[in-house]
Amino acid sequence: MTTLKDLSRHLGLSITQVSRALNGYPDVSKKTRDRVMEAADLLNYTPNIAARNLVSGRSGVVGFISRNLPGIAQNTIFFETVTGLSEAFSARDVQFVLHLTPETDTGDIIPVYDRLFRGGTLDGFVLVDPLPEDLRIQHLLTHKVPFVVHGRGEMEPPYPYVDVDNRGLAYRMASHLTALGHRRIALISGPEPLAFCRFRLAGFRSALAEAGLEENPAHIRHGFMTEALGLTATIQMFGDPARAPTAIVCGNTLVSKGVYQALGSLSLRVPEDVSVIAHDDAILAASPESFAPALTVTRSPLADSWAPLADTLIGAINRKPIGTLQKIIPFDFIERASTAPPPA
Amino acid sequence: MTTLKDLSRHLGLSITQVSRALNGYPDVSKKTRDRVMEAADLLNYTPNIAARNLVSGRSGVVGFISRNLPGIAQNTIFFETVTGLSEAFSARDVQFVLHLTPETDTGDIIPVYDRLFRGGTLDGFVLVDPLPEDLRIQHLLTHKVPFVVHGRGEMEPPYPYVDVDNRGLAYRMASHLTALGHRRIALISGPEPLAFCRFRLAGFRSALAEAGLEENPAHIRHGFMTEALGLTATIQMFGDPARAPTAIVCGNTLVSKGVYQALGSLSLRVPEDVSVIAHDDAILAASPESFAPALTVTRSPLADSWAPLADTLIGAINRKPIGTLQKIIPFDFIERASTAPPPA
DNA sequence: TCCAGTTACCGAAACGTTTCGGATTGCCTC
DNA sequence: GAGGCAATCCGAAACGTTTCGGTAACTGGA
Repeated sequence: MTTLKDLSRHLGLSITQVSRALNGYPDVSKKTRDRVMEAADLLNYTPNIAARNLVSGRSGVVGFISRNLPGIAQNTIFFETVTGLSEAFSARDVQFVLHLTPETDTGDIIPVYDRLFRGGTLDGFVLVDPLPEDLRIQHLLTHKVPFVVHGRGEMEPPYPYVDVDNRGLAYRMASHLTALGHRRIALISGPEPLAFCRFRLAGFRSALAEAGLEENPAHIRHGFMTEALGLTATIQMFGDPARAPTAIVCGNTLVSKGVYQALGSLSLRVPEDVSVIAHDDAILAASPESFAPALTVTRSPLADSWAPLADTLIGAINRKPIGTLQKIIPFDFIERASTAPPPA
Repeated sequence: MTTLKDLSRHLGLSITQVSRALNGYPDVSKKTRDRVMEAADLLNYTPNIAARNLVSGRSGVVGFISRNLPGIAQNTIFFETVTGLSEAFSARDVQFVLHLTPETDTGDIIPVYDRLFRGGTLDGFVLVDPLPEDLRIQHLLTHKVPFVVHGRGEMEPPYPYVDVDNRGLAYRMASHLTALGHRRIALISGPEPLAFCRFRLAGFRSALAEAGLEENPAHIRHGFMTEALGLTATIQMFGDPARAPTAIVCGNTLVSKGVYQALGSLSLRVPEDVSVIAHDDAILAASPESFAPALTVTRSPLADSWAPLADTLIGAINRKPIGTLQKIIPFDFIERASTAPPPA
């Protein structure tokens, strides 16, 4: 391994000047800089990361901590997140480590963050699926450990995050339906305690309120956003046809796939009898164009989050002001064939 | 952060002695050691990893490099590998980074290994899916970069590996069938160029040869081991019933699922008309007990590889002799209801 | 001629650990 | 009481980088 010392000897310069030349400081002449660059190339110089880390107090490694739950390898969104972040950090010359604790380890997960941050093993963390009152977040915040959250635990959180406008997209979907004249609109969303579901519910409600509509609790369903949820929720809502919704807002396209199935089995047509609309995060196998009729959606690819998440965490590690570390990913509204005015 | 210097001041000892006490060297008295431990605990001491890395010349980080191919997040085996290795290395206090280069990056992947090893970013690598003549392996070998391979490119490779006995398990499956009296035995295996397929083919062949059987090229099929492969290969083999096999060896349980489907549609019974046997790596959704009739298998869970892989790579990094760095995972033979003597 | 300002450079300290080589003490043996 | 040995301990160097606080040479203006 060639070191700065080797280079400086070879060039007849001080170590200081070689270092400064390589790092682009202004007080080194063009001629010297060129000579240094050339020699570095010739001698195949690569800076020693450990030495750099020692003086900078950083490790250049960030982490994603999770418990290794059974079936984790089947969780597409989790894996999509891991691969997306891996690529984003790799491109930024930051090492991204996936730290999985055994599923049998029932202990608290917070000490894991501590252990890995202390001693400088890891510089910061990416968190996902925040809860409204998240202990991990509170702990990291009070200990001034850099982190970024995918999503938000509250509307205006005091920490770095990258999130989609969940409130806005739910509002957009619901108000599209109210504008078409629907007055009985259902919502099939994700697990109730998760913060993003609360935001979506709030957006949904405000669209209803603006249209002067009453909210029907039987038309609001929460659960894991699978095909099965869409199917069973729909069947149940249409148990009493007189009170059934004329439009359904779905948390993702997988849910709407179940909804289509249920409506098909009830001999109800989309959109003549029931309008269906969903949010499309462009992750799941169920692509909205493949639906018949094609699905009207708000669209915001999850994959758009990885690069901002990496940039934000790097910013947090460099103690950039919080104002620059909060980002909302925009969404599109794409009207296709699954929404229409309600039946007369 | 408390450092060794803080501790030594606090205890009235030299830095040397504190370090040696903490690291369990013999030339420190029991009394001193206890005092040091206690103080370390009290002052919440954590060794600075960067400093340790600088003197040891190691980074404590290992890597897994792959291209971010489209659909990678749907590749269950890949993800199972990543999560398995993450947990295994986490448990050993080694950071495991998944380094994904963009799919658009068409360049050679070998420089990525170089870049990450040089300068000490990464200490070593895990490789999977070796080819018989693998350029990555040859390159790492000549540059003395520590690595471990999941699988083998050749029968007795000069590098560290963890592998299942592919030759042996194929031999076991085929000889089970010859012992039952089968004389027309088919093999539906994985992609031809991959080394493990060649080993399996060799094992299959030697069982046939021992039984004095001729090999029928039409009864040997290679391809991606999916349900579809099993289905189409079976349908084709039974195109001419007179020359059709009486038993089928499947590369994994997913393939045998396709085989069952094909046989069902041809109104052939398992095992009365055709015996089916497979290798079960305990990864895929298709569990052999769920088959009707239950599937006879050789079994060797992929998940048994993660811990040995981690140990082997750590051994390679510590320059342990090669003899201790080559491990073959055993397999079980489990006879269930899908194999029987051929029809009379 | 002197001074101020700019440009280009350098020595030495610092980061926190490990480890080499040696020093000190006490005890036992002859 | 000299010599040897084991048990404890320590100073200082080393790992390779960044960076602070300079210095020296040159320029242009008064």
